[in-house]
Amino acid sequence: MLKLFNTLTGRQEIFESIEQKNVRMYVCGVTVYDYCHIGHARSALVFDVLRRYLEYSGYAVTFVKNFTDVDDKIIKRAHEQGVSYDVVTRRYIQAYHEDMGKLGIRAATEEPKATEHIPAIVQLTEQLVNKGLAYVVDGDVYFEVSKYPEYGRLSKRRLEDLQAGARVDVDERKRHPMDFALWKSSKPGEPAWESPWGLGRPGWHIECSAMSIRHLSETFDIHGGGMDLIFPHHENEIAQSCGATGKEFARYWVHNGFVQINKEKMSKSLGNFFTIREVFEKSEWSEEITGEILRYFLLSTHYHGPLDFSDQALKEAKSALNGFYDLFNRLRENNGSGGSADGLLKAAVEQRRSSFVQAMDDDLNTPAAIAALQGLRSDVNKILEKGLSLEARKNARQEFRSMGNVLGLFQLDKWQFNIELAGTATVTGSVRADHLVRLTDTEIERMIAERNEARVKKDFKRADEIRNELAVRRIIIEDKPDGTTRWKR
RNA sequence: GGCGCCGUACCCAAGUGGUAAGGGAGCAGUCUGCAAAACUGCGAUGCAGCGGUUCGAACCCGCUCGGCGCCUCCA
Repeated sequence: MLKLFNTLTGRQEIFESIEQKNVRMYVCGVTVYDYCHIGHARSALVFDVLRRYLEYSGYAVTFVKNFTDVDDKIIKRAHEQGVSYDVVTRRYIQAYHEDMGKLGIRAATEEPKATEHIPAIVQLTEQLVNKGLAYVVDGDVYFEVSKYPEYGRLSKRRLEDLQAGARVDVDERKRHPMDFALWKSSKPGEPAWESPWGLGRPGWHIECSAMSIRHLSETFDIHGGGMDLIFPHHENEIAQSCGATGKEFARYWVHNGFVQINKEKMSKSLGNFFTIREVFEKSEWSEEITGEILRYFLLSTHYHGPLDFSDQALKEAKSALNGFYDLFNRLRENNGSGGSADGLLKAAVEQRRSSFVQAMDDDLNTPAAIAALQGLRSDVNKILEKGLSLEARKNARQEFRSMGNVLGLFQLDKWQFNIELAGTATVTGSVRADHLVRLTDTEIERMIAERNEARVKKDFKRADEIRNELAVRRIIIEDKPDGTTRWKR
């Protein structure tokens, strides 16, 4: 039974979906004016895992994740680059799919864009004006915060406590400093749509209300996003949506913690961020850090807490993941010991799977879930020594695949899978030393064959030379007892 | 000024009332031409500090110290 921490109530609650077998969830995506950084990756990943776990638990999931494709920053970026705003948004939406794809983040069921929902946005805004919850000034429409008595219930703030205007100038035309724009009149040269209040474009918050209602109906199960969206974005969504429909909006609000650099929030404004593609493309990481490693690292901390990003942490994730792939390789090999320990495997799998499920049920405790998988790895290593049949070895691999799928791990047959997928990315734009130039599998295998010939002749000097050559290119080899050799990058 | 989060071994990180999971790094051993992997063993009498509640607290309460976030666009 899944429990989730619900920001709305401040407590962990048992998750119960509105419909029996279908969960409807909405997650705030990104504003597409730049490449995504690791913080965006974490958020996308947390909800990708939530979705996968709901599916693992037997639900169908209708998952909506939006793109904010019209706003001030996009317009500014378009001006800087001298292109139309939709050139900017199209470019970064594509980049989003590329980057998140490398991380194994599945596309949502629906990925709506604000600009494709203008009529729904206008309609919702009109509804709020007609109900007296919003007012029009000079072609702008504002939501009147004091008309929604429950304003602040998500972020646990009282209107009086919000020292509005302390850090920004208050617009004199607003009735209350916290009133926010539903519709903004446009200046010449800006993207604009027709509306009852003249040419303009939507404010930031209204699109999520309009699109979630459109795609998931007025009340749905889960609404997610980063912690920084709690206020004002999600608070405003609640005010608008509940104000307009008179019904509850989302039932469970789930928010992920930040990625930090040296204990400080990673953000554009602080300038202390790494984009996802930088992690893959730049510096010495490029041959070494795959999407799966980044994914493992991002899941090694509970989603609710902060997560410090560092080179060392990534390397540790790689080492840990390496251990799993070493085992998978061994499972493919027949060590000729028969199936005397097959029965032990079943017991171990059942015990570890139960721990895994228990951890995931506990508010998506991925570190504890990973610990269960590590436990199974240790168990299987020991059992394998005692002797597993071919079928049992296949089953063991399948168990890792099945639980791993919830976390998006262990799906590949070969270590370094993503290098193949990302292929072109690893060589673009970076100067690399000769010794880092990538060897093909065939070249590696030829070198290993030569080394093994040398070993047979007891020419260990030559054998070690070849191993060193490979080592310099980050290829690690392991000699097996039968005289053959396995290798990995 | 308001609201909130965090502080567990060398590093990362679970655990939220019953006597400290897991990983990485390290050390020792088995195995090995060597190496790698795997396996075995070693590692917090203590969970920022100080008080309190309790038969019992890392977990509950209070205070103190330290770090961070939100209140402005932000995943």
